[in-house]
Amino acid sequence: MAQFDLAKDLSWRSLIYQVTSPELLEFLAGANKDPLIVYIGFDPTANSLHIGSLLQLCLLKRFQQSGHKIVVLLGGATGMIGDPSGKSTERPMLERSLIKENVEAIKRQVNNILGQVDVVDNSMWWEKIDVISYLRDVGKYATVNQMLARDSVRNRIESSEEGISYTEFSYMLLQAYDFMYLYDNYGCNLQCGASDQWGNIVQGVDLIRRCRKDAQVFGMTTPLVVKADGTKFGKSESGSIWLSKEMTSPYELHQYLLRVEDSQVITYLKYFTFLDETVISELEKETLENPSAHRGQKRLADEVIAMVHGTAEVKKANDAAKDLFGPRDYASFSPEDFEILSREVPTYEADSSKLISSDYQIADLCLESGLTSSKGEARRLATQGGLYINNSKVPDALAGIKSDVLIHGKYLVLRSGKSKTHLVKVV
RNA sequence: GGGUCGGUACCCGAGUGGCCAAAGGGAGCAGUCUGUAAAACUGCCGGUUCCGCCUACGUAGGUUCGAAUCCUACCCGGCCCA
Repeated sequence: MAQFDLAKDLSWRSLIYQVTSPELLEFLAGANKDPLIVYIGFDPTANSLHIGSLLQLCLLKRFQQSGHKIVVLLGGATGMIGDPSGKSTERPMLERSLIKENVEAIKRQVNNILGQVDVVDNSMWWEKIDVISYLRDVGKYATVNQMLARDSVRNRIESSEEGISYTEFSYMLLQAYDFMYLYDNYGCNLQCGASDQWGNIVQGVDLIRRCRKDAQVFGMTTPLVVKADGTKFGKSESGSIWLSKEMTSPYELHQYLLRVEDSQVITYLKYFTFLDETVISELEKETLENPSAHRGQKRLADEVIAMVHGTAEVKKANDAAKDLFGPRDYASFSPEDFEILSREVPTYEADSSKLISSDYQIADLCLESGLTSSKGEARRLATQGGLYINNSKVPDALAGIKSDVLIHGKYLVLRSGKSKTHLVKVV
C-alpha cells in the first residue's frame, strides 16, 4: 500500500470534483512523507446515515487504506442549526434529545463500517463556547460580504420566498470553526465532503489560513451522486435508502442497487466499492456486451451489502431475491422458507379470523400491510392489472380473501407491479 | 412598529363567489415494450360504501342559498420604510 497513488485512484474513480489547491494532489500522490489527517462531517438529522453518505465513508476508507489518518465528525451541535447548503427552505429544528440519540446511533454505524476510528461530536466544543467568544474569535474573521456571496446563501436570498434565518446563515461559520478546532486538536489538514459542502469547506480553509499562520490545509469535494435522469440517487418509492437495517432491510438495499441503471452502474462501482481497475473494466465490458445478466449491478449490490451489513447478509438477500423473482412457485416453499423470507421482505402479521372474514377485502390487506397507502390505490392497482397474490393476478381488490390462498394455512405473497413484494403471515 | 405582497394537494404553480377535489408541470404508481435497466407510449394520481358522501386551498370566526375566492382577527414569510 506504500506506493499507492491515491491521487490517481481517486481521479480514475471520478471522486475529485473540486480541490482548494492543486498541491493537494501531490500530497495524495505521496509527495509528502507525513500522512494527511482528513475529516468528513455528518449531521445527525436522522438516526442513520443514508446511502449518499456511504460515498463519503468509502472515501475515508480509501484515505485510511493508503496510510492517511481519518476523523469522522458528527454535528451534534451543527445539526441543531441546519445546513442551508442545497436547501431552498428553512430546516425544521430537531429536539436536542433526538439529536443526541442520532449521534449515538450514527457513531455505532460508522464504527461498524469503518472499524474503530476517531468519531468526534462537535457539541463537545460548541457547548463550551459563549456567544461573545464566538463573535470575537470566529465572527471577526469572516466578512458578511463574502458570506453573502456563497451559493447556499445567495440562492436563498435571491430566489427563495423564505429567505434565510440568521441561524442558518451562521451554519457555515460553525463548520469553518469545526475545521479549525480539528486542525488545532487533531491535526486535521484536509476536509472532504459532497459538492454542496464546497462553500462551507472553503470557509474553513480561509478561517484557518487567516488565524493560523503558515498552516497548510486543504479542502476537497466529491461529485453529487445522481441517477441517469439527473435526479438525486438514494430515493425509492418508500423513501430514502438508509444504511440501518431497521430502516432499510439488507434485501431492500440489495434490490435498490440491483435496479441501478446500466448507464450508471460503472460509476457507482467506482464510487461505492473497492474493486480495482481491472475488475471494474471487466464488469464494464460485460455490462456492455450482455446487459441483461446484470453482472455489474449484482456485484455492486453484493459489495455494498457486505460492507454495510456484513457478508452473511449478502447470501440472505440473494436468496430472498431468488425466491421472489424466480419461478415464483410459492406453493412449493416450506414454512422455513417463508420464515427466512419474512426477515428480509416487509412482512405483515395478520389476524387469522379477521383475514378470512367475509367483509375483509383484499384492498384492506393491501392497505394494512403497507403495500398501498389507501384502499383506493389498491383498487386502481387491481384494475390496472398490477396486483398479485401468490403470483396470480387479482382482478378485483374488493373481493374477499379465500382461505385456500394461504400457503401452509398461513402465508401469502402480496405484490404490486413487478417487484414490490410484501409477505403476509397469519398469526 | 408602518406599508405592501403572499401562504393552494408530495413539490412547483394557476384559480380570485357557484361549471373547483381545484388548470398545468414535476415527482410517484401501474400497464405495454424489455433485462427486477433506460427511453418511449398509455392510464392513474385526497379518502370512501365511487354517478353519492366526507375531508381539503395558513388558523379561527363571520357574510352568503353557496367561499380556495368576500369580511374580521390571528399566525407565518418575502419586499420596502422606520
